[in-house]
Formats: sequence, structure tokens, C-alpha cells
Amino acid sequence: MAQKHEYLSKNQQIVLNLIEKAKGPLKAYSILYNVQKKGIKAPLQVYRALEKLIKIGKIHKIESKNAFIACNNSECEISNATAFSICDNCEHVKEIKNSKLSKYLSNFVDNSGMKYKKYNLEFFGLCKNC
Amino acid sequence: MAQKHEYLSKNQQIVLNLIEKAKGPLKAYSILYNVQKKGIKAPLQVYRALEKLIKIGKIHKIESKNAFIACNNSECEISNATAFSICDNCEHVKEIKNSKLSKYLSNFVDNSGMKYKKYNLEFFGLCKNC
DNA sequence: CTTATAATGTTATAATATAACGTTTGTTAT
DNA sequence: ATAACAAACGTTATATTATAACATTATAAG
Repeated sequence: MAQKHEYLSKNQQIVLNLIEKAKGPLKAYSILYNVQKKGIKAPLQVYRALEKLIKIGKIHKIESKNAFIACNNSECEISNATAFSICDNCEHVKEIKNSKLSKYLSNFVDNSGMKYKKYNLEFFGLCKNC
Repeated sequence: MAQKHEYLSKNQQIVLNLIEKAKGPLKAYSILYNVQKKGIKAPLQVYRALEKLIKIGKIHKIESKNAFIACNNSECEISNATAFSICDNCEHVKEIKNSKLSKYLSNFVDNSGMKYKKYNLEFFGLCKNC
């Protein structure tokens, strides 16, 4: 039976803790270096944890950066609908929470006859500080 | 003065020809293997051509696949507004041409005060054949 | 022509990610 | 409690994707 609470394994919890504390997206090998003191030794251990955390919606991958960020949107756990704003200058990344946008995209149908189950949107520009 | 016609260099033209003939997105090293008979020998030669072709809007990168596809949208050369539908099963990728969608996203402003100059959207699902 | 810019060729290496294997741990059903 | 199964683990090796650094050659603009 599917659980409401997902219990994370030790490695998953270590990786998630690090990502949640971070100010921005982390790269896999940067995660690795930062969790070596916790006993995680190999890239694959990190990638496996990341894979699971993505699957359960705790983190997202920023595809254009090959980096991983904690989910900041209670609505999107497992929703498979993600949107980010990315500053071209300072590289600041923020998950966009906007229900109009997510409804618009979740309901989008194009003329190919394809119904979408998932999307990822990345916006680029300059943030207000830059 | 900016030219309407962009004249491509030899390597750029070779790489573009290959991508335009392809049925779907191509990966950089697959491009490399396929243009070696034309004299392109090293990854960097391919990546440099790809970089330029992206910059002038002739091709796009499918970020979730690390693959490159010819631009199929006369409106989007250098528009920096791209949207794709990707089949999770057969991996078929198609550029979405939908002026409502592109207007909606180009005009999108979230509450961060950030104005976007560019976006990339990838939809996933099953295509009508799958 | 000459100056500046873009593109080239080449070698080496960095950065990102997965394969394959066997072992251990955790869960579920009896 | 234990057998059976699934998930996670640890480890080594390797595949895949991408860039650094440097010297050279072509192209376009003044």
C-alpha cells in the first residue's frame, strides 16, 4: 500500500538535508564532496539518492544546469509540473509558484493529439539584483 | 551591421546539414561519428558548431536529453522561446508551434519582479503512437 | 593592408552519469 | 518468526558529455 509518509533511507536523508540547507541548486559532485564526511563515498550513491528524491518530488533537477534544488512548492510533490526562474548573471534559481501558470500548462494540449503528464519550464533573465 | 543572412562556416554547415536531415534530436558524439568522414575529428569542433547554431537559432538543445534538434519554427529564430513535446516511450521530440502558448509565456511575469528574456519548456507524455 | 574578430585544429582533461556485480537491509505475507 | 521479495547499499570500473588551453588560419571592416 502506498504510504503518505515516505521514509527516506540514510543516504537519501543525508543528500536531502544538504540540498535543503543550500541557498541554491547543487551539482552532483559538489554534493558528493560535501557528504563524504557522512560516509558517502561514490558518485553512484549520490545519484541513486537524487533519483529517488526526484521521484518522490522532494527535489527537482534544473536541466539547463545539471543541478539539483529542493522542492519549494507544496503543490508540486509528484505533480511533475515544475517551473523555475533563473538569473543569467548571478545564477540565482527560484521555483515559480503560480497556480495560473501551472493550470495553464497542465491543461495545455497541442495539435499533435498528445496529452502531457509532466512538464518542466525554465525562464531566464536578470533578477532584480542584477 | 547585423546580417539577415547568416553565413555559416564549413563545420557549422556540416553539422547543421546532419541535424536537419535527422528524424529526431542528435547527441553531440553521435554527430561527431557521423561527420568524421567530412573531416571533423574532435568533439570540440562539434561543440563549437553547435554553440554557434544555437546562438543564431538554427538548432535547439533538448536539455533533458542533451541532444540537439533543428529549429522547426520560423518564428523562433533567436526568439529564445522554445517549447517541445517529448514522448516518454519512443522519445519522439517535436517542437511546439503555438502562438498562444508562446505569447502567454513571453508575457509571463511572476511576483519576483523578474522580466524574462528567454524560456525553455519541455512537455512529457505519450505520443499518439505510443 | 592591417587590424580585429571569428573559426579552426589539436591534445588533454574536466565534469556528469551509468553499468555491473554482489551484499545488506527493510517490508510483507504467511 | 521467517521466507520471499523489493529496495537500498557499497564498490569498482567505465561511459558519456563538455570544456580548457594553445597555436594557427580564414574572414570581414576600416
